[in-house]
Amino acid sequence: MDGASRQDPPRAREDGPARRDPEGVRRDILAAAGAVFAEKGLSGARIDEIAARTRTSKRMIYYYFGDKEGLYRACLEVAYEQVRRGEEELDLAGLPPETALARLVAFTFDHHRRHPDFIRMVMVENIHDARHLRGAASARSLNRPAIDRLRDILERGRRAGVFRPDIDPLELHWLISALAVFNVSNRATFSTLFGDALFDEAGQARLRERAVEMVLTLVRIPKERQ
Amino acid sequence: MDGASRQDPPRAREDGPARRDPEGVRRDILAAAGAVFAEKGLSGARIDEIAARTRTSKRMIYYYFGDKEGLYRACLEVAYEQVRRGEEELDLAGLPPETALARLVAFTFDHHRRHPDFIRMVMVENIHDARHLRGAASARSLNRPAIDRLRDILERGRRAGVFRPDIDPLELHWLISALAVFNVSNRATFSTLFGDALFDEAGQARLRERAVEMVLTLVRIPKERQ
Amino acid sequence: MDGASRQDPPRAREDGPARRDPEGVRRDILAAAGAVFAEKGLSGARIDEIAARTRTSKRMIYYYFGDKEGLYRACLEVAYEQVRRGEEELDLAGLPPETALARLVAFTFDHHRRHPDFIRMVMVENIHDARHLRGAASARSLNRPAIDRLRDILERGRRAGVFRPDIDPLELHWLISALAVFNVSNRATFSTLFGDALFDEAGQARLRERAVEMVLTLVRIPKERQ
Amino acid sequence: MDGASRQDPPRAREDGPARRDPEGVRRDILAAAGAVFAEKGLSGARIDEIAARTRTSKRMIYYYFGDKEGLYRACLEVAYEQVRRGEEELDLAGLPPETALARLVAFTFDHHRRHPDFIRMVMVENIHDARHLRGAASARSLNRPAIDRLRDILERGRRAGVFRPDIDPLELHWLISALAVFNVSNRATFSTLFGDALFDEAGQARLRERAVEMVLTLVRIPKERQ
DNA sequence: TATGAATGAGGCTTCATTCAT
DNA sequence: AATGAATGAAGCCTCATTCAT
Repeated sequence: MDGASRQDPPRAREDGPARRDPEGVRRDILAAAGAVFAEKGLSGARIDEIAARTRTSKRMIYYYFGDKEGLYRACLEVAYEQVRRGEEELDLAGLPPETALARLVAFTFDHHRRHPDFIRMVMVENIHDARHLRGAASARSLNRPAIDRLRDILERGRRAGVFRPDIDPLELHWLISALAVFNVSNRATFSTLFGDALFDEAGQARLRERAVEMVLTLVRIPKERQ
Repeated sequence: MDGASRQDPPRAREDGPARRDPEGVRRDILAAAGAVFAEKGLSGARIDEIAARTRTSKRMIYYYFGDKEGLYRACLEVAYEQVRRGEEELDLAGLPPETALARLVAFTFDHHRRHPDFIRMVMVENIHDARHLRGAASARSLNRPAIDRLRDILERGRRAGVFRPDIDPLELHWLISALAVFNVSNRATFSTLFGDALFDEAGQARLRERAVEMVLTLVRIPKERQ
Repeated sequence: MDGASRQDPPRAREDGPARRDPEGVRRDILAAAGAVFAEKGLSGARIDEIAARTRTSKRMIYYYFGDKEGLYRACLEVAYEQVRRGEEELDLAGLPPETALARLVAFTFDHHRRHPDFIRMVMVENIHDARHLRGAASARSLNRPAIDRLRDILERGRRAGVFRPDIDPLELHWLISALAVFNVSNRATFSTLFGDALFDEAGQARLRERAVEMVLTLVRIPKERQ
Repeated sequence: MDGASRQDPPRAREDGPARRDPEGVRRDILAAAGAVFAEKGLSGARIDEIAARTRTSKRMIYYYFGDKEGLYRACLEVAYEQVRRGEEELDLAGLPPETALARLVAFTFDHHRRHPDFIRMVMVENIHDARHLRGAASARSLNRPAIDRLRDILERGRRAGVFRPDIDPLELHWLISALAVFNVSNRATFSTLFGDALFDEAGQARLRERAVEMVLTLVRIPKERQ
């Protein structure tokens, strides 16, 4: 009756070490390391601390990832994968261009807010001049679709006669990213210097609307020219 | 009688330590440390490397700044001071509000581009949750004027009937900062993932114009409502 | 009935592990380990590197040899066996004593040149005060014949009235070994300090002739005393 | 009266750490490290063990020598310096060529016996293919005089009509070194395989005489040709 | 005001070896 | 006979910091 369970591969257990489950061990380490790298950066992170947050030992980190930088690279790739995969959830297929774009901007804004650790990893990586991202083969391919999605919306809007034809999807992505990323990456210094009025729920909702409004205004064909 | 000759006034020398010139030594250390902290972050920076880039010795760093974090805090304050002081150069007094705002946005964009090390320090500080900025008394007061300046422009524009009355100067500052900062802070990852088409002179000029255009469009009273 | 087909006889394969061929696996490991120990010494050798040069896995090394030192001991014995067995090729039986001795010296000189890894193993073992060789039962018995051969030549020469009677075969072996071994063991430092003029083919031929000449001159009854 | 002692630099004390005596600390470390490297080789030596044999701490080793290899290189140079400087004691100036050469060979033989650690360092260095010696600028210049001294003796002997003119001083050095070095470097394996009859005082005296005899016989103009 | 020497604590990594199947 | 996964112990080295003058 439970014949299937007899042949199951070893599975991670809630407590105690996940023995003989390489993939589980890998994931366990990546989760711990991702959190620490996001919190402390590459040089600030301590392998000992990462190991302590793990169900396995420090030794296993080296077994699976070679060295600290190898682990960092793996975390970076995982971070991009998770976030980009999360973006795939957004389905804009049937929507009219303006609605689609509005929804995309709002979603991006919220999505980044929900993944502050990803943003931190990106900041850390920028401090390192993207040296590690450069080698990550997957990263580039993972990010292309973001541009393609925008290009598609712009094209549909152009054909519908509602969007300007001179908007570069890459530029638009830069713009949307700037708003969505800065909101998270610089929250600490910004609120320290200027108070945190913009960062409660109401403030964030307002900023998100501003972002949507700005992007749409930029892209739309001005009324007076119609 | 010969007091002057016995104790020469501090003199800057081409090479060798600037003896008997405490303020010069301080500045020397701060310049070296600022560069290293911006390049490597707080935990990535090495006191030895900083000392090596100095005309004095490692021991002097501790003599003047107590410890690594003290030095970092001093660098952070210096960075904010320099950049904010640089912004004072911009004189918008006699300009009509729209021109003033356009010039402010363009200037901010360029100003941040010209000070990548400042942006890096800000990123580093954000990784540390602005823990050190919080203690810096000067930082808060240094940054207020940025908001005041915006408030003034918005007010003048409102009175002139060209600007919407519902724009919060803080929000606007957030917006302008997002564009100007992201452009520098995320350049490495962005160009790694999407190419560097946006980062040559032409690309940057385009982005700057987009930024100006967007901010003005947002702030202006829409034509159709006039 | 089909026992043979169910369990194939061991077959050497070009690539992949030599399955079901214990002796082949042993030899494979010994070859790899011998090379690494000769190159890096006992403590310098890495089990991982040895395993990597093997067609089997690291685990098998422990399976067959217990531990690193066990493997090293086995390599040491193999090295002595191979070299001493190589010396058996030399047939001096029918030769007059002087010719036999001359040929023996020249052969020994060349033989050691052709087996630098053996010399390295001997050096390594000397660094370890011959601790491992002491336990190797075979080693002692393997080396006796070298002395016996010399004793025989000396005896024949003495009876023929051409060799001095006061030459100890052990001393003579020491002498021949010194020249043949030093030539290989100290080549690196010697040529670094004094150039490598002695180590090209012509130089080596000269040294070999000198060695032969010296040994014969030493052993022969001086002309003036005849 | 003891005014001189007031200005003396800090001096090493028998017990307790030699504080504030950089040169003393350096020497202390070099002595300990030299012994350990000679005993265990480069990879076999443990920094911890070296530090334990020191009056200072492990940390100081890195302070003065950078890393393990830096320390090893320093030890290697010191070893060559000490041994070559010891050879300068030998004064052959006024002696007739044959006596000079005989004394040189005998001295070299004994000198090497008295410095087994130097020989071990040389063996260790040969295992490493003289990689570290190659960089040591001093080593080459330190060793030249050995050849010069031989050349001088040979020249004097030639002019006196007692030495053959076709002996290369470099070859002769090789020859003398082979005997003197092998006697020490391979003592462990040789005596393990063939007993230690050659290594007691009487045996060593005999070997030394053989060495002298051989070298002189080689170099001298044969009686029958005179 | 200045400094060369010194250092404890802790960081990253490697190593031979064993476990469990 | 064979193996992939796992590991404790220990190795080398770096770091911010202080000592003693």
